[in-house]
Amino acid sequence: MSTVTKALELLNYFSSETPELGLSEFARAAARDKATVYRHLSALEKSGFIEKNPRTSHYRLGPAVLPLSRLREATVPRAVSVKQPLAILAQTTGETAHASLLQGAKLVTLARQTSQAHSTGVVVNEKTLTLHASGSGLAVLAFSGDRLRQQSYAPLARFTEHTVTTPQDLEERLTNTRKTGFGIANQTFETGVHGIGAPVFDDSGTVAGAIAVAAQAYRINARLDHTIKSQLIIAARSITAHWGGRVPTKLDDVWDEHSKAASEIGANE
Amino acid sequence: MSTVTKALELLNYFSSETPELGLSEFARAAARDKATVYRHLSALEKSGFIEKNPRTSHYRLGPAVLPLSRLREATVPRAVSVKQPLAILAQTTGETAHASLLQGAKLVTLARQTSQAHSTGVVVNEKTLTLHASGSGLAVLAFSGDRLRQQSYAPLARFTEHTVTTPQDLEERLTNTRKTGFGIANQTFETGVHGIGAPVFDDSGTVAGAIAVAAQAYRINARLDHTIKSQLIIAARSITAHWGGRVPTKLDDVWDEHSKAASEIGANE
DNA sequence: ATGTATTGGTTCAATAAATGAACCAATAGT
DNA sequence: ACTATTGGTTCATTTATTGAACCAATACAT
Repeated sequence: MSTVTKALELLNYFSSETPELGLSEFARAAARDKATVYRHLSALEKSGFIEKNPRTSHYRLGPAVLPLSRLREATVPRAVSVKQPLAILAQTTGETAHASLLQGAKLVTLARQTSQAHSTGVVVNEKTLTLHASGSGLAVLAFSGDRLRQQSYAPLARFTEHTVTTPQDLEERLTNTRKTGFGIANQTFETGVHGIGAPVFDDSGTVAGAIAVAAQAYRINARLDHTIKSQLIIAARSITAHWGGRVPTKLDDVWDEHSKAASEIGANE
Repeated sequence: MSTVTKALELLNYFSSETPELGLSEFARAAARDKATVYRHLSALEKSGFIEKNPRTSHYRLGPAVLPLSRLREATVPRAVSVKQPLAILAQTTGETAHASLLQGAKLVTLARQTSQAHSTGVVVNEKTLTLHASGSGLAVLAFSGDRLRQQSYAPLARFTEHTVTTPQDLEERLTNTRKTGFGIANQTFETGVHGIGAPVFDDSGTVAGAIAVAAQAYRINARLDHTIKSQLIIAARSITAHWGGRVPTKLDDVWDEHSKAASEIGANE
């Protein structure tokens, strides 16, 4: 591993739960020598990626990331083209909509939209989503290469009694995801929360992220399930188009099937 | 210079004008060996800070900066607390308001707010502001330490016939800035554009950035000048407070003087 | 109060990683 | 058909990185 990679890896230890870390904490978390970590942190600080809290002399993220983020969005708009579809998604389903970006083997939050429809909404926190226990994660895994899938096998952490923890089970869910076109996480990450995710593609020709709707499990019924899925298809297609990607033909067909089924239901009513 | 710093420095070669760069371009720009640059770029790519455009195989900023930026704002809110004061600034003055962040020896754009009042607004582009030729830059320089000031002496680039290009001239302007509490850039960066800037402080006890109003030079008169300065004081004080900083006592007094003078003018009308 | 553990930060010889000239193969330009 | 430039790779040489031991300063017990 290069020095640069090791240094940049330190940034991953920041989270909304622990936005600041001391030198020793870093050294322990990264399991590296204190002197090494110190030099890395100093280098990152010099470049403005981190800064020291003047009161505690602990380290926190620095201002340099802000202009980079602006420039990234100017170069490759992602957040901006997600905003509207996400708002519509939240509004039409009355639930919480969420968009995430695949980054290495992690799924990070890009945007989020809560609905006003229910007083007891689902709160998606800022943490990275797990690949095996979230609707978005399943959607991404199902349509990504073998490399990512094998990486995610390693530690299938259990969160609830419904969490998938064996590679066999996971593989089964992924097969199902490919068949239905949606990643279903029925209380697999948090009890009482039902998530449905759909993959989004970009110009690299691979999965770039996912969008999902998280609802209180007890609210899910055939009708809401259909609404969510229909709206997810619309949103996923729109975002994929804006990101310069193409929905794989097979998935496209699967989603078309769903739309047909939906219209039949509509006819029956 | 550490390897990490050298690698991260490469990110500075991205701009809204050149959002993508090839390997050779990078090597030339950074005046370093191609192999070295390649390894640095690869390391940055591995961490998601840059990615390759799949079509051109050129490099561009990667998705990793987005979650970092979100987390930075969650940890140390800057953009969010600037938004409202900037909107008010743009609205009350009818001109373009701009907030920037001091980063090393650079002044980077944090936010911007154009006004609808005039059809011919001033467009502030995304480039970093120069310290010696912008209102924000003068405001920052005047209230920052000697180290920064000496760094900025080196190349006083000329942009217009009014640009300050000698250290003596610059020092004079800075003295004036300290006396009035505002950095004035009357067509020193772009002909026809008059900029007035005020410094903003944070919890480190030093200048953290600046806000400025840029107007078409011909529109500037005593009245507008007063309006802009009065509103800048309000905005700068508010933002400084939100950023956990304190306006230096001397500057505070100078700004108070201006407010008194303003109320006298009001009394005369 | 006094001793102890932990903190952020530094030093320096040993070592592992970064470096760059030369070298590809592939495309673009003439 | 030739030349120049591109992105990328190799490997001996060099140079920066590493980590155990070491500070001084603060925090925490007894």
